[in-house]
Amino acid sequence: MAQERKIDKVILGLLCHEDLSGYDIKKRMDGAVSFFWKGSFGNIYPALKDLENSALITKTDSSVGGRERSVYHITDAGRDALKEWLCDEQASNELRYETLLKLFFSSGAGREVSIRNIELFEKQTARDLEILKTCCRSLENAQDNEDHIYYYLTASFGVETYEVYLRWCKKAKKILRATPHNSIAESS
Amino acid sequence: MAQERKIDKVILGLLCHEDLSGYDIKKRMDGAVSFFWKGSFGNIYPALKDLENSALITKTDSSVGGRERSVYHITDAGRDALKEWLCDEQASNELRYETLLKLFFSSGAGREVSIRNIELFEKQTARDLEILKTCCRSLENAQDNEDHIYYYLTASFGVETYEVYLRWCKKAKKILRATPHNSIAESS
DNA sequence: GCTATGATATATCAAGCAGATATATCATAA
DNA sequence: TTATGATATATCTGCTTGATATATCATAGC
Repeated sequence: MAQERKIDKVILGLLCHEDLSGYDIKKRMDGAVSFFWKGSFGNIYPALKDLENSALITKTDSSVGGRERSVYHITDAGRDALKEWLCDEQASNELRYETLLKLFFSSGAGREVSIRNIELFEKQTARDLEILKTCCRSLENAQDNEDHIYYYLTASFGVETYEVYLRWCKKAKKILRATPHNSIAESS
Repeated sequence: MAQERKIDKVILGLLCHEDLSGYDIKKRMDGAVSFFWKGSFGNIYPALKDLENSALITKTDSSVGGRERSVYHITDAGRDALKEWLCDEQASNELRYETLLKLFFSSGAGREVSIRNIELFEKQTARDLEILKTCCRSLENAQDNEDHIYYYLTASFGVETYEVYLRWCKKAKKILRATPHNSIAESS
């Protein structure tokens, strides 16, 4: 069966507020949305084509000079499709953390390697946390706008989970350093 | 370019401790690993074929009667490949939370819908948390085994993040209920 | 002893998706 | 004037999921 394509909903959701080109959509997705859902040109452009064929969006040429540019606009049917998805109680929530995958199998490589991997994860998390915190602060004081409440809630989800990640990193490193245990890897 | 296939590492990691069939591997992946990395037959079986061709694993027929069964065993080259991956500092950590995606675009559907979606997420999280907690408790008192320390660390990552998820759910529902704001959706 | 059910076991396909790559235009800064 | 980087659209390969197909075996109930 045809799988539900999430990129369609992201596009409809973004177009709900403003008309955008495929490139604009990519930029938006690289922003605040990216920490819980990523997208690429490889699925954005085909999705735009399909959504246009299904009349959920319309395409307008807004080329300037020799520079091509297509801007997309959501239709009433598109808004309905978005709402239907929002009301659908199914939701797939999935973590794909290679750092944890590595840690799970780390007895073959030893503690120094694990600690190094946790430190790298810690650094990346700390960087991302700062971005999300800035985002969160700017939304906190603008909750008269209905949209901003939702943006704030997703951003605060990120802030709170990332803070826990950092606490876990500290604890994990402490445990790994506590009882030095020689592994096959560390002796090679 | 050939992408790094994560399923290969999962298989090598699991085979590091015991010989397994494709079906066994799926079962293991549905267990404790599944909360941070999922797998399916659709990629496990092709990966087993490729890993065998690359001599990272060997296949042994262990059919009983008319019932086919192939058991795989890791080779020294396979252990090296696993270790190489463990030592590689690159790691892609990705969240794909449809619940957050919906929440981000929820102004079009209204607060009741958002609260319902959060409640569903909350229930699923609470269920998963119980499983992880049980897993964590049994590992806590068995840290003389080197492997168990890594299993414990990944499980405790899950417990701690899921607990934060639940706290966030409570907060989010409270905010959404605090300032009742009529949306286009609630009036339809 | 028979039968239904569910677990075991292997495999394939369509569709979704990421990452890399290609091509071309335009603004700008050196 | 020229190089760089942002804008813009598009395609391809390979990885991944979810569904589906097929067949065997253990067991539990009748």
